[in-house]
Amino acid sequence: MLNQGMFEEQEMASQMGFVPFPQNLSFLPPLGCHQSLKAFNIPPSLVADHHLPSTTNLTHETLLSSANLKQREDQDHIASDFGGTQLLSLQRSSANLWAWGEVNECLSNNKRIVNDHHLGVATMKMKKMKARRKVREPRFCFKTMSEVDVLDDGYKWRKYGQKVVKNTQHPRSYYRCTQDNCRVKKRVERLAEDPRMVITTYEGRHGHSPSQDDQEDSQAQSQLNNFFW
DNA sequence: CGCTTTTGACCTGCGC
DNA sequence: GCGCAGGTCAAAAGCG
Repeated sequence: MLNQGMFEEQEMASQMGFVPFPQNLSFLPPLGCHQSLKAFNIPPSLVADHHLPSTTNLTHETLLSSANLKQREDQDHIASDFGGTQLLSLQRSSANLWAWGEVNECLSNNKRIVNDHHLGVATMKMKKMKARRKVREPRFCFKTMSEVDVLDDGYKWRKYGQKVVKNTQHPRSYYRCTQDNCRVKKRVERLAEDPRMVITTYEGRHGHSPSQDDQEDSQAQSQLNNFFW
């Protein structure tokens, strides 16, 4: 049962564009990413297009989602607790409104009205940031606890860069989908505060199926998903 | 030999 | 305009 304080916090979070993430994560099946997104009515296209990695061998701690995460600063903010409640974030970003539109449409379908008059602290903070001139591809970010940096998501990736990010011990790796004419990129880094956590950010949409080699795994994954969904 | 990874240089955006 | 930080490029090295 929610007490009055928690209710108000969650209501405010909702107005800010957040969807409360359950405190008790034990309900999450092994394939936590997919089921959690489904539970919170994230557009299926966002899930399917990015073909989220199997978390079968991972301890799934928290899940983050955003249509467009601009900087680690944003991610850190989103990763933070809100009134003790882990949040699944659907924050608005001025840098890519059409991406937000897709998410917002989903929310409105659930009678969640995200109103500019009800912008919370996080959004106000983001309003301070100048909109980037360059329109970015839609982004999708999530966090998993894993010993391996690169999670198997069914697609084939080629590493094209690595960068040491300020105030972090672990470098950030940049990957591109190896498929011709596919411009999807992936960023992988470890959380500075908790190196056990891996933050994976996808940018763009795959216009093709996962690589042939992983088809069987994907099918097995799909069957499991159907079981839970 | 072809593909992938590494890594320093370069480019770009942003704040001051 | 300058400096900083993030993102990308591309040559060289590594690997199967």
